[in-house]
Amino acid sequence: MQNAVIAAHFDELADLLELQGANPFRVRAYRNAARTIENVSQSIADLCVKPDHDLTEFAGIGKDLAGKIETLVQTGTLPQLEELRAQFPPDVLKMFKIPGLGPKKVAALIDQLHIGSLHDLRAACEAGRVATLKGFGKKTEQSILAGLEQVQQAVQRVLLPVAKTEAEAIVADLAKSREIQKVEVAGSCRRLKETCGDLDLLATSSKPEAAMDLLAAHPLVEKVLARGETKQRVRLRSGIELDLRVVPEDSYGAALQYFTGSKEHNIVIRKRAQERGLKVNEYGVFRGEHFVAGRTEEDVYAAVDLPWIPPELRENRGEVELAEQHKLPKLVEVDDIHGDLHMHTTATDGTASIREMAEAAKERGLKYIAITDHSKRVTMANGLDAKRLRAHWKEIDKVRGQMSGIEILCGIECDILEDARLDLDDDVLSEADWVIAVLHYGLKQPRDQIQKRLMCALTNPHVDIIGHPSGRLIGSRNPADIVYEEMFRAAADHGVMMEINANPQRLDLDDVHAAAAKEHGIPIVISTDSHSVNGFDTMRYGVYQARRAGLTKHDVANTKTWGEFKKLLARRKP
DNA sequence: GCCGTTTTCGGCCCGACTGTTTTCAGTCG
Repeated sequence: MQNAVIAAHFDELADLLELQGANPFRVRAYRNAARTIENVSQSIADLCVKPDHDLTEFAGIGKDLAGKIETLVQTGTLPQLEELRAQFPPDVLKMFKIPGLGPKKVAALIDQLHIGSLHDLRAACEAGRVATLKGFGKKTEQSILAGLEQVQQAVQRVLLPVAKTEAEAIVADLAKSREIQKVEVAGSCRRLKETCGDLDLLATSSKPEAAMDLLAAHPLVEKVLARGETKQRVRLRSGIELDLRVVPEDSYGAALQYFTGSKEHNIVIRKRAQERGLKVNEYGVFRGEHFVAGRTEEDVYAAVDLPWIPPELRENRGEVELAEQHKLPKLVEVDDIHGDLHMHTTATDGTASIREMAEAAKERGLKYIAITDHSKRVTMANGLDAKRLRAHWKEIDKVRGQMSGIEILCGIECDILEDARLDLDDDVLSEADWVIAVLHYGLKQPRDQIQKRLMCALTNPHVDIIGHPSGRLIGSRNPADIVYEEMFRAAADHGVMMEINANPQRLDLDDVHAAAAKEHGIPIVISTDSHSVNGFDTMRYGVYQARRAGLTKHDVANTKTWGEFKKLLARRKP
């Protein structure tokens, strides 16, 4: 059972307990535990099998929750959750998805109107029965109807590039206005999270009204959903929702810190403030009524005795402790990258020739690249067999001889077949400068078989790196069931590197697992997996993911100069 | 339900906005 599945069980438990009117702090304990479990890189289920394991070592997991996790892992279910589910109609969790409906209102709908499904809910609203309930009214009824529509066509979380592009376009336009002094993206988009649920903008203005009018009239905005004196929520034409907060100049840093989140990080910061007799909110840091800090984020962190923490790290995964000890990593930057070691050409499913790719890479300042077309298993992409691959490498050699200022490696993206063999024989692989081994097919195989396949690649002396290890496509394809601990241990033992694939749909390894790979001392390579010359521009998304994992320049192998990288390779390929 | 350099009981982050209310509960981020 994967950690995300365990976490989902606790989140559902929390929802249902809330509906039941349970102690809100007890509910919170379940949600905290869910977040903790999600952020652990090792498999909790695997941990449970070990003889001396102690789940209560994790923050927010005590004796009771540890027991529940054990039960869940061993039996696949939780009696407490089963009982709660039986008490409520099956559609109950869907009702929470409707904006404006929380546990209290949903409970009222179930208890007083016997609503059992979204269909019932619609009918009750249309019949005007919902408006008659205490605490409900005509407006609530209308907003539920609107919410029902929205749930049907709900926009899922959007990929970072989409969110970032829209947010930055709006910021650029707002920044032109005289009424607005500062404006910036906050929220998960500023933390460079791989997906964003909504967008948060923060601005300072002497005329908040005017700032909000500007946003409301922006061509990307479809509708104003809510508006107060300092806060406006709008829906963009793309379906993404965006919040704008307008704050006074003196509060800008505090507001930026607050609205950048994450929620979990902010809770830790506020607790820290409390311990120091301070209160932190979006307007500043206060001692009693007295304003202590808030103009810049640095001031806010300094007020709680911390150095400034990069937004990418603000997830309450240990960054506060690192900051406290002045051990925050100096995060890798896009400009640190000197090579790109995963790309395709017209030999398989790319759209540019070897030369075109090499020239485009050189234009972007790269000093070395690896051409890594597909192996034969990927028939759809016209994958290469041994004969074609050797001919392809000859072509690469030719271009290499004609170009200066960039080194070109003869590589291959070799499939790890479903039966745990590599798609090309050792004698071919031994001739390559750079071998990426990847899972493309059979991602749904049971974990033992997945593990067997990975081990086959990791123990092969010619394999340099595992590419997009989990095989996931964000929002559309689930990751393979990998035992990361075992994979990393084997990679470290055999000197195999790990890829962060920079394709925004992949970002694989993800942040949590890339951090774990770093712990094992495994060199990480950030690669674009370009299929065209424009593909190189996605490198930054891979770097963002690496930053979220806390990786420095020294953790990322393709920040090395060609000379240094060559030495690293020579150690494996004498 | 968790947690502890004031601790094993009594806390647990904080404020804006909406709609339904006449002073506030519920929801949301």
